[in-house]
Amino acid sequence: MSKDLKEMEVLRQHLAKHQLKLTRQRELILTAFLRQEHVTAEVMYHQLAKKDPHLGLATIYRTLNLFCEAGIAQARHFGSQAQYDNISHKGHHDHLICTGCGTIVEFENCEIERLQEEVATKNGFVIQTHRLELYGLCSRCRH
Amino acid sequence: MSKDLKEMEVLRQHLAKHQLKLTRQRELILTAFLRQEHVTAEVMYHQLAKKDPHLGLATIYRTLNLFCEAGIAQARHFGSQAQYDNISHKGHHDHLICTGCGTIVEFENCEIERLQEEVATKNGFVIQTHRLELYGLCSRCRH
DNA sequence: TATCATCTTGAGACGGCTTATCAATTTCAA
DNA sequence: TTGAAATTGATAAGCCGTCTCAAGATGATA
Ligand SMILES: [Mn+2]
Ligand SMILES: [Mn+2]
Ligand SMILES: [Zn+2]
Ligand SMILES: [Zn+2]
Repeated sequence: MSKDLKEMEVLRQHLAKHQLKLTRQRELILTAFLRQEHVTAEVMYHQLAKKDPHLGLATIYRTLNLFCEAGIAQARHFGSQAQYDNISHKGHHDHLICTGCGTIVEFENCEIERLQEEVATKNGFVIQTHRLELYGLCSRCRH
Repeated sequence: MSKDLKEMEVLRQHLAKHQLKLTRQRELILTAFLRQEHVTAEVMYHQLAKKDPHLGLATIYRTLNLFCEAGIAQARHFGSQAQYDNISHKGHHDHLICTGCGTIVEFENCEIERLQEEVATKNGFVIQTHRLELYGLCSRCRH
């Protein structure tokens, strides 16, 4: 998969720039991470237990945070657990969350993004990041 | 202050409807809460320690959550601690947060709100609440 | 106004999530 | 190959918010 190789290269560059090392665990976690849209550290922990039963939860957290710094992942705090989004494949996006069943729908809306910039400019701000989450009931849960 | 009285009335109605009681603590916390745009439970705890050194932190949390149910406050989760916004005076609003100095600017943008509804409808959702936070640098912090 | 079922409070225990600690291990530049 | 530096895994610690429960307050009722 050439995409995985691309991300691996991004990681490699980030590691080199910060005197960090490429470890077996980091490779393993990256590969698994790139297969999903968004995960929690806990979920990855259980997924990866099959491939490496000794991989520690702390390492998962550390590595996902590293991915955020490298620009491969983006952390969000839904409810109680942090969700790590794969932004390298899909780019920036926001979320609709069903409060009934927990379903998460990703969306992108350029017009909203543009208006956000407008609001920021009007207030003298330059936006670095933003978070937009819409909570509600999906069609199935409205019955 | 007629405004405080108005909110007190909203609270009174909510309490009546749910078989809850109006206590000295709830009055005290409401009065203090209405003087600010947004606070954390911990901050209120310290502010109110002067007026009532025995007021418990759990009571502050319980009461702020009660205000949310009554429609007087709105909770958000900035960073690690929950912020409780006074929405009774200002109505619904979103936030611009300076990552440099921590300044919070409140704003309202009907067009964005409308587009949010549009996105939700397109995906079969009915929105209950939403959260929009723009993080960036204010003009002062850009130097 | 007195009664008393019900609600509320305060103090601290508890729990979930994430980070810190640290000795043992691994990486990688030299 | 060597060794300084980074990383790991196990687990302790920390933080925030809720839960627990006995003591106290409230307010509908008589
Ligand atoms: Mn967005
Ligand atoms: Mn809004
Ligand atoms: Zn649903
Ligand atoms: Zn600033």
